[in-house]
Amino acid sequence: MTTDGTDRTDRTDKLLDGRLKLRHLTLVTGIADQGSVVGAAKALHVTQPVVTRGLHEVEAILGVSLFDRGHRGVTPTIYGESFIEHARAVLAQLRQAGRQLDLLARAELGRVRVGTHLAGSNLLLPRAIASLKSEHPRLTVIVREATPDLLQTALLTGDTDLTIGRLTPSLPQGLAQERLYAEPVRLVARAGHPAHELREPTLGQLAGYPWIFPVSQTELRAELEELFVHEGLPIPADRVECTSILTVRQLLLTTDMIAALPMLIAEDDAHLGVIDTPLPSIRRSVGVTFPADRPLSPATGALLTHLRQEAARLRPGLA
Amino acid sequence: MTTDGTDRTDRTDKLLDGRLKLRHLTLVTGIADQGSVVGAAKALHVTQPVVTRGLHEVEAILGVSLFDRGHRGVTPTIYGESFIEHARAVLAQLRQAGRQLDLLARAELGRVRVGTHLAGSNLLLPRAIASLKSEHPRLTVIVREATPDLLQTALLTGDTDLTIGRLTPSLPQGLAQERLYAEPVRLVARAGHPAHELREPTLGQLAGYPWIFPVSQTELRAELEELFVHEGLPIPADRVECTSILTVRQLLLTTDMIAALPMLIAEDDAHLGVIDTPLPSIRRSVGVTFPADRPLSPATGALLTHLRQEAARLRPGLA
DNA sequence: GCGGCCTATGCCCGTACGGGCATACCATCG
DNA sequence: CGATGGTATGCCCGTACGGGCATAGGCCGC
Repeated sequence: MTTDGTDRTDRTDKLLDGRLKLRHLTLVTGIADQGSVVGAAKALHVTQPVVTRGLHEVEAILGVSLFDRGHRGVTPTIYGESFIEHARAVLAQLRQAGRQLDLLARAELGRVRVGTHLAGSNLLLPRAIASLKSEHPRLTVIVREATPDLLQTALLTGDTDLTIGRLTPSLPQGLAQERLYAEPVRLVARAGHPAHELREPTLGQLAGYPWIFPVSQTELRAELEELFVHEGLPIPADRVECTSILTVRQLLLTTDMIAALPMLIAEDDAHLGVIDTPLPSIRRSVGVTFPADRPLSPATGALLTHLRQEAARLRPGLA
Repeated sequence: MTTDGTDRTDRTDKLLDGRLKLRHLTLVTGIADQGSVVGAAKALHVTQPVVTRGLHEVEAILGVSLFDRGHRGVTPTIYGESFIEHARAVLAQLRQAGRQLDLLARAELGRVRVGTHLAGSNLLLPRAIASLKSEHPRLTVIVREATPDLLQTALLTGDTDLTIGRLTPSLPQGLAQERLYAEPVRLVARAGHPAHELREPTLGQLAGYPWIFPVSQTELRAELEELFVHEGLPIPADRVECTSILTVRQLLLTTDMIAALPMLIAEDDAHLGVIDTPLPSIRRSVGVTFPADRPLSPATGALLTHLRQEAARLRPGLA
């Protein structure tokens, strides 16, 4: 359609040159439905001459007559039959478009892309997704796992609608966050690990074991280091740095390693045990982050609602 | 849609309440194609504010925003994506409607319903159909066989577009006919029939054989009777009255019966022989009959053209 | 910091669009 | 023959539609 209009403007183009109106389509289908001009006029709540004139307009635009006039109403010509069919299809398509928009606006259709890293992905997100899908089955949920910084840029570029995870104190311009709950961080080791025998062991008592540390970009890493520094201890030399939760878990299960994990992940695994060391200084504020300028899409809003609900049900357990 | 508008007029109805124009659809698709308002304005040969305003109108009508405005053009929202898709479909459907009408008008699409009885259906009609279909392959030809009076009423009610056959001198109001050729009627008997031995036998010489007569509604029956009366002969008592050409043929082949048939049918059958009796008084004017008031549909006109051509090529053989 | 490239706003204008009313015309039917 | 039920015509009217011009305003990138 970028060709300038030097080609002969035949009937095909006439349809879209602005003369044909949607009104004409409803007129034609109305006449076809009612079988007469007066009938169509009644059905469309206008007077009969309006319908007659409108019909004449369409026929002039198309260059063919659409109905044969009889004394007992009108009957479609072959052109009429063809055009009526298309007109019906067009109107149906438009109605469909309207319905679709309604569904989208009511979050009964559409998609929400949620990013997650670690916190929240174990219990909160699956529960929220399950309850969301039970309410809006036709809604598509796309979960993307990545490091928090990647997720932030994805939020800014619009590749992701919402992220859930550890809230960072410094938030880039254009993003907003909402706190859902504060989840303590606990030290974890395999069931049967010797550390479980101790009552409120200090970091010093545990420093001799091998450790799993978060990679250095994360907040938790910094806080953990600070904790060691505060106790006057060096960072354990015998350590692994790892982000993959599956790897972390296997390492914990098969070795005597100790790791710091969000409590909801630590407690949920029967093969792991939470060490009795209190870490009151580390509470991960878990929540959602989303673009601040635009309003959320309905689907995103729906997911957010369910995240809030599930977070509220989760909060009592996080004493 | 016959329900009066007491139900809540939600977005679905807004699309068809007259506010949304086709123009809006072209605007939206144009913006989507070009990726920017200025681009769409250029492509549509209008100024940029027009496009901006139009876009705002659609968004107001639909109640959602269709594009996110950026500094580098615009990008569709989820609503935009959905609506653009439907808008494209609608416009494509309209273009398709235009193309279809063009095809119909140029008789490259459509159907012609032709009625036939006996004369013309043996050679003229099949040849005309073959040549018509070779020129317009997508054209549907519907052949209906019935007695002439039924065909006439079918023409008048519009159930048939055209009939080919014996022209009747008395034509009902509203029908017109066109003569294509004059086809002699000949007496026919099986090959090897004793009558073939005679040179220009008179009716009297043949009256002793059994005869096949047309049924009494037909013109040919009347003419045949008149012929016998003119020669002072009674109508043969040993006779069958039959309209089915297949039955007639079998009767002729398996008995010594004599029948009067249009020459083009009689001569075309190797197992039948034309008796040497001249019947100059009976020449069947063969032609087409069609409704007089309305113009013929393009497909009908096309068939008529080919009927004329084939008739012209047939005429030399009818000395 | 300035110019380019977007979109958005405000204002103006002519026309045709969408619709009503009255009436003519034409066929059928009782 | 008139009544009825169709369609077609002519005329009138208000408004909103479709578009142009000028300009404002935000965000790059150089």
